Order: sequence, then C-alpha cells, then structure tokens
Amino acid sequence: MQRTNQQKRANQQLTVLRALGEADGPLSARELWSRLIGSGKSVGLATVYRALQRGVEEGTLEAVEVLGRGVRYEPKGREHHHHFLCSTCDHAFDLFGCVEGLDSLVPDGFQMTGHEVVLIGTCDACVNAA
Amino acid sequence: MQRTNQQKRANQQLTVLRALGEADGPLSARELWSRLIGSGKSVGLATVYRALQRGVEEGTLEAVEVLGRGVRYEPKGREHHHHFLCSTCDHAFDLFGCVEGLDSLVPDGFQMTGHEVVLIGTCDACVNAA
DNA sequence: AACAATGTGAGAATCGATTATCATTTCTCC
DNA sequence: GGAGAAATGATAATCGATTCTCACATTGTT
Repeated sequence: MQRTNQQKRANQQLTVLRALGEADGPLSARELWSRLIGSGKSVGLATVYRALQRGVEEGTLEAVEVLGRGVRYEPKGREHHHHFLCSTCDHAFDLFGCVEGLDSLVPDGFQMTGHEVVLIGTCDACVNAA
Repeated sequence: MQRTNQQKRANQQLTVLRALGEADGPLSARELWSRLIGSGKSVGLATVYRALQRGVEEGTLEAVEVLGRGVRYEPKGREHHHHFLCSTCDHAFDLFGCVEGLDSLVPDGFQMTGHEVVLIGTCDACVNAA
C-alpha cells in the first residue's frame, strides 16, 4: 500500500459514520468522502462505501434518493422529514414538517404506503453567493 | 446490418414518440423500448435514445426523475402533476392535483423554485395480482 | 435513375458508481 | 509479544446506462 501519511487509521468507519451524523442532510458516498478528505481525515473511498453498506445492513443508516442524483445516506430513525435540493450546489438539506392532502391524490384502487417530497431551489449560502 | 424482419422502418422516431405520448406515466428509454418490442414494433434501442434526446432538445419532451430509478421521459406542457411509483412493478403513473403547505417547509433564507412529490405504494394492477 | 443527406440497427465504446481484490496494517485476545 | 481475525487503502473489475460508430437503408431532390 502506498502510504500517504502516518495517521492512525483504526476505526475509520466510525469516523465516517460520525461525519455523516453531523451533516445537515443526506450525503452520497463521494460527498462524504470529499468532506472527510477536506477536513484532513485520511480515508479511502472503499472504506466509506463499506461503512455505509454496513450501516444500512445493521439498520442504523438509510439510503435515500433525492431526484435521481444517486444514492445518499442518512441516519435512520430521525423524525419523518423531507429534503430541499439546492440546484446550485447540489446539496440536499433536511427539512422539518410535512404536507397535507396527499391522500386525495391517490387514484382509485391504488394503495399508498409512503411518499417523498423534494423542494428544489437555492440554499442560503448560494443565495448569498449569487 | 443483421436484418431481423422486413418491416418498414422509416420514421421510427415518430413511432417512439407516439408510444410515449400514449403512456400513462413517464417512461425510461428501456421501458419504452420494451413496450415497442413487446407490441411488435421493431426498433433499435439507440433509436429510442435518439428520439428522446431530440425530443428534449426540441422542447417537446421533458426528462424527469422518479426516486432515482433513472431518467424517465414524458411529453412536456402537460398540466403540473406528480407521480405514483408502484414498488411492485416499478412503473410510474401520472397523478392529478397537487398539495398544500409547501411554502412553510422552506427554511429561512432559502428560495424555492419548484418541488416534486412522489407517492409510493402499489398500483391497481399489482394490488389485484397480489 | 443518381446523388446527397439523413435515419437506422447492432454492437462497441465510454462513463460513473459501486464492488471486489489483495497486500498490509491494526485490533483482539490470550 | 504473538497469532489469527478484521479493517484499510489503492486500484482493478464490474455493472448499467447512455453514447458513439459505421455499414447499410431510406428519403428527398433533381
């Protein structure tokens, strides 16, 4: 293995999961990896995938799709919520609350078991940067 | 070219676009292709992609994402609507109507420009088939 | 009919995302 | 401190979706 630094790398997966837990929205494997690298943590992309995969298997993480931009992950068990996708920075933010009137949309004979709502627009930071 | 039949194949793209127009929801390139093949129309997958791509360029089609299962296409200009995704057959159905209370979900400082709502469940046919 | 421009189908090539591989390193438990 | 199990990182392999290529077909124009 080509060693790029001497950092301790035990429990890398915990580092990964902790970073995900601190995020303000669901992250893709690559987003998470970039954040870790960017904050000086040396982690392999494969390890990020492994941590996420195991988290899903163990039920502590949930894979979510926000408008088809690939799978993102978030801690499971949080209160029911939806996401806001910033079309500028492509980041997904957690929202709080839900909406009314979904039942009335269901066609006759169909059975609804769940729903997803995604708001699209520009986030705080990107509004200010514009 | 390995000729598999003698059918007329002029204006294949029109055939593709017509089939899409008759669908009860957005279709992926492959779904559309399967339907065409299934109904006895001989079309190449590449031609389906070409028809869809051109449709989008010309503004008659719109690419939509329904829960990250790849891009699907639908005729543009229809009234604002959302989709119902059947988790059994994976088909997306058009819905009519919209929901209330989206504005209240937008965080301070964020600007919303659009939204997507997807209902998940079991469609008519799959309910009956169960 | 002859020619140019465009359309078509089959399969190859490409592109990203994810997974598998494997040599090391780290951990656990004695 | 040592042995075996598990974790890690770099990179190769895989997988699907989409695009590209190219030989041939079709259409349009004269």
